[in-house]
Amino acid sequence: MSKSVRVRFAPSPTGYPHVGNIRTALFNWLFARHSGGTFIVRIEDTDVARRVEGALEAILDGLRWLGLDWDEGPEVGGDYGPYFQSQRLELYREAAQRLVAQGDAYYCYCSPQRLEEMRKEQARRKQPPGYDRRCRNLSAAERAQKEAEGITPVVRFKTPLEGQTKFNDLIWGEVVVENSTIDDFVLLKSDGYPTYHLANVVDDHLMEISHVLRAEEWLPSVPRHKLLYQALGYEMPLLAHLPMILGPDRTKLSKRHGAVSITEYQEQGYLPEAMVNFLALLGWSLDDKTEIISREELVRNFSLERVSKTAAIFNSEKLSWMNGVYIRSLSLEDFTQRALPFLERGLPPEVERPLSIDYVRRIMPLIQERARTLAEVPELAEFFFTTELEYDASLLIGKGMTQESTIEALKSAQQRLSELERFDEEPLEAVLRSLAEELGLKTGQLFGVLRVAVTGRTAAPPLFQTMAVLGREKCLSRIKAALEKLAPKLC
RNA sequence: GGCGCAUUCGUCUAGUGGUUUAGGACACCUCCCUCUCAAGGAGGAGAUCACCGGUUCGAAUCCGGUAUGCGCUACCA
Repeated sequence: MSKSVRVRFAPSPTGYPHVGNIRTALFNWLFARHSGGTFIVRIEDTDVARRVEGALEAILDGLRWLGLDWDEGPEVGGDYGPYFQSQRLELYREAAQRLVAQGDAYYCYCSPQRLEEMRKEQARRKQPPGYDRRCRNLSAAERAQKEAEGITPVVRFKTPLEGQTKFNDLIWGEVVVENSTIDDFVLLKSDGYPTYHLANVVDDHLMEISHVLRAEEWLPSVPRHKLLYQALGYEMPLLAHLPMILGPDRTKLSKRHGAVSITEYQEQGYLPEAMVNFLALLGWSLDDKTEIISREELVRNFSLERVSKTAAIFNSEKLSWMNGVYIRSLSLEDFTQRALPFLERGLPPEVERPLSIDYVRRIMPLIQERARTLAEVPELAEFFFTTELEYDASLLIGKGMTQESTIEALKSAQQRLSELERFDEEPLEAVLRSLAEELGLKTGQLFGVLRVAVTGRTAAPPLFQTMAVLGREKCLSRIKAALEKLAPKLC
């Protein structure tokens, strides 16, 4: 009978929610939900100096936005709390003291300055960096002397000098490391906070974590953890290291590559469901063809066996395509509701607020199939809202047309449109098609002229639908404005 | 420098000894649809599976070496 699955996402509030970290959270969440296990969020706030204000909220908001709900952790509590490492200091201290008492760890009094000089020296002599173990075998008298000097020590792990440490990773297989390449790493800092290594091992044990799913960059530190588990007499959880996410230049994805925080994607109008789909496919695949896959299918099919080992480059063009697919699949009302805040925020300030929801509802069908992100919606729809259109008059003159023929076309269109009974799509199309024929113009020529006059651009939603939404009054005044733009050129 | 890991179209990937003239997707190109754009449809181009050697009747798939890349090497996570 296998233990129940308990996995954790353990972010450090030292920065904003990086998509790489969020992908790790997603995989943990998917794994938990797939196996009916427990998804835990634990805050690793042991680095007091690097703590960033607001980072914690941003991380939790990111998880919530993507729908990655946690069963234990901040705000929800749980039986294994507290879930902030800063509130578990006593636990780490006890563990560290026990290790010292057992002879598996020792106090180190070396100053940061000395350590830095030591590292410089090692670098100069091209030797592998690492603590030189000066304090490993201090006598009781020597220790008393240092204490008397008022030095607060750190606790270091007494790494075995010989032998090797082996472990098995669910994704990478067996890895073997010589103990001689591992130095005596710090367990407890002089400020009383634990390092990641200690806190992580103690908490994963106490919280009964069954599987550790985390980024590949942790792979090299597993031997230390294994040694710690052994010294503490704990059973080590199963391990699965996830491939990294890289920028287009193949280095660790960072600020230089553009948006890296999940909150930025939210602001840029990506849909959470698209984001989940895209992130899931970064390092995992269902088969040889599935691209669009729902959250439910993801949960149903997720497995560690299908996680790849190779680092993936974040392809934002593909994300953008995928987001477009999701946008188009939304119901019109859903799309409208999601686009509304972006419109309120993104439309020019002179547009009257609040926006008329009825008017917006009529516009959105024309926008939905053209937007790749919600943030594009205001730009695509702007001409529906503004009173003045700004464009170059030369755009009005279509292919194979002259100023004169353009003016003639505009004038006769003006005439017909004002006489039209119903200003709807079908009658508009009928009247304008026959007008083109009368004028001896190709439909494309006439429609092109009108498109620019009415929208101010050469690329826009279908003309008749657009005109119908704009209404007769606006269309006529815009045609008039177009004529005025062209008229001075005649003189 | 040391240690570890990886290497299939530009990118994400499928592929776990023969069904592969290596499949799909994004991006790109052509054509169709069409009032422009978008979407959609049909095609195309694009990978000597990093390289070298070995095992085998047969290797992208197994083994060894080389190269390249990435990660780690903190009183950071």
